Amino acid sequence: MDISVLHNSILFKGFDDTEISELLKALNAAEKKYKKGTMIFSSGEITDKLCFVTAGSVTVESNDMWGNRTILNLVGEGQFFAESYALLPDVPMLVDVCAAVDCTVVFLSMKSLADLNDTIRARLLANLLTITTRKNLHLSSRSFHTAPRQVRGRIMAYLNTESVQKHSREFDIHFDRQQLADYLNVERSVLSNELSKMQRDGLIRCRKNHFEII
Amino acid sequence: MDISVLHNSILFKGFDDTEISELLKALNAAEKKYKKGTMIFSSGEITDKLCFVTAGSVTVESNDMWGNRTILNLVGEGQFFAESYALLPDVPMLVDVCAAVDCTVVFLSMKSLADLNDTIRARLLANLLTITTRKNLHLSSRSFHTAPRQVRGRIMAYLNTESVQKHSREFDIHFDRQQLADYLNVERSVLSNELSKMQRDGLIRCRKNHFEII
DNA sequence: GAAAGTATGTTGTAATTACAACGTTTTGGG
DNA sequence: CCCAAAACGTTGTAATTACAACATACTTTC
Repeated sequence: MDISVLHNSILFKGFDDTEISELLKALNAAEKKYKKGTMIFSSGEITDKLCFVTAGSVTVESNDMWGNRTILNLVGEGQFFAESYALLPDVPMLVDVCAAVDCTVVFLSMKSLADLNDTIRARLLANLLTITTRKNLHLSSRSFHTAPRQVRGRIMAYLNTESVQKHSREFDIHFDRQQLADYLNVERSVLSNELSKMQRDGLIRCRKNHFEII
Repeated sequence: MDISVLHNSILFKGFDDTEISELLKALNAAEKKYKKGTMIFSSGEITDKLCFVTAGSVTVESNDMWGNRTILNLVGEGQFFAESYALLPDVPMLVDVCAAVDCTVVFLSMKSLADLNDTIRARLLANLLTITTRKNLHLSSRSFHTAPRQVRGRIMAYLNTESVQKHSREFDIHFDRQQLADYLNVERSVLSNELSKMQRDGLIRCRKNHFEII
């Protein structure tokens, strides 16, 4: 098994090669290869496996009963999936996971966490906690930014957060228009239009990625 | 300090009274009372304190530069706030927290986590991880359910999840119409209307909280 | 520095949603 | 059982958004 990818992951941050090897053994690490298109998990399943993509990529998707398919996430090399389900072993998966291309996945048993010695376990849990907390903050922010019904409200919510984060009324954002539109769940053209109106109304000034709140 | 409320919290699940007392000391637990309307945290601040409401309630709110106030969360007795910020000590708060009524808050230093013995620390981290992971799943679901631009899409996304969770095409939901509308971020009347149309189109059958996917 | 490609801004129309107003059904006391 | 209150469904209109089509500006490459 190629542990170099694992070594650079946030999960094993602070662990050296020897410790990682021991951890892999203790967590019953199992490597498995999948052909493109193969289903790795399907909704309704229960798992305690934290999954790590060591090669290729997988899609997390929702396939509903009316035949609609929505890709929720593309998980590439060095990234995880199914963390939430692994850590909440009583919750059935609400999504499907498929191999986007030929890929290799390492499965780590979270049930086996209990068998680890307390020091190692605490360090691993701390890393996991950082990962989930960061994701949490991210999801909360987006939820807040997309909560207003109108485009202007969403823009203002977003810009205010950026301004607080950057400690300034003037700042650059890392989204281009299309990305910002997708993030705020609005049309790109409508977003551009509303930004223009907001400038005319004297609320903001902006040019490309640079914004100023007035 | 009244630890009975703390004792019943998810954070201290599995800990007995003695352990909780020791933990409180180790985490530099500090109790503080606030008059209604007082600001407890304001956006931009940094904190490593996990905050627990032992009496009264607080509001987590966003107050933007244009004077808009949005209440994001009402945190009552026995509940936490600022967990994410406490666990990510480099991230400045993006929200304000105010005393909704006269209240008492216990602050626990997460920086002091490192000083705990490994066994206790691992148990506490495991509890924290359960809390954040559960919240995570919840936020992800909502994000998915409100992603479709149209009302019908949101309803279908939501009903599909419920159906998978309940392992059946027929199930009850725990939202009434107004709550479901708020959750999906649509108008109640538009929701009612769309549900009717979906029944006419033969996609679902529903009556009050009971739904059937066809 | 011209050409091609990409990102952004603008506008008009069709489609969707918000909102208010009102009728109907359900629920919970008395 | 009746009444009042709450929850739910329906409808019409005003407001907003989606979408397409096109104009403009900026970037990259040769």
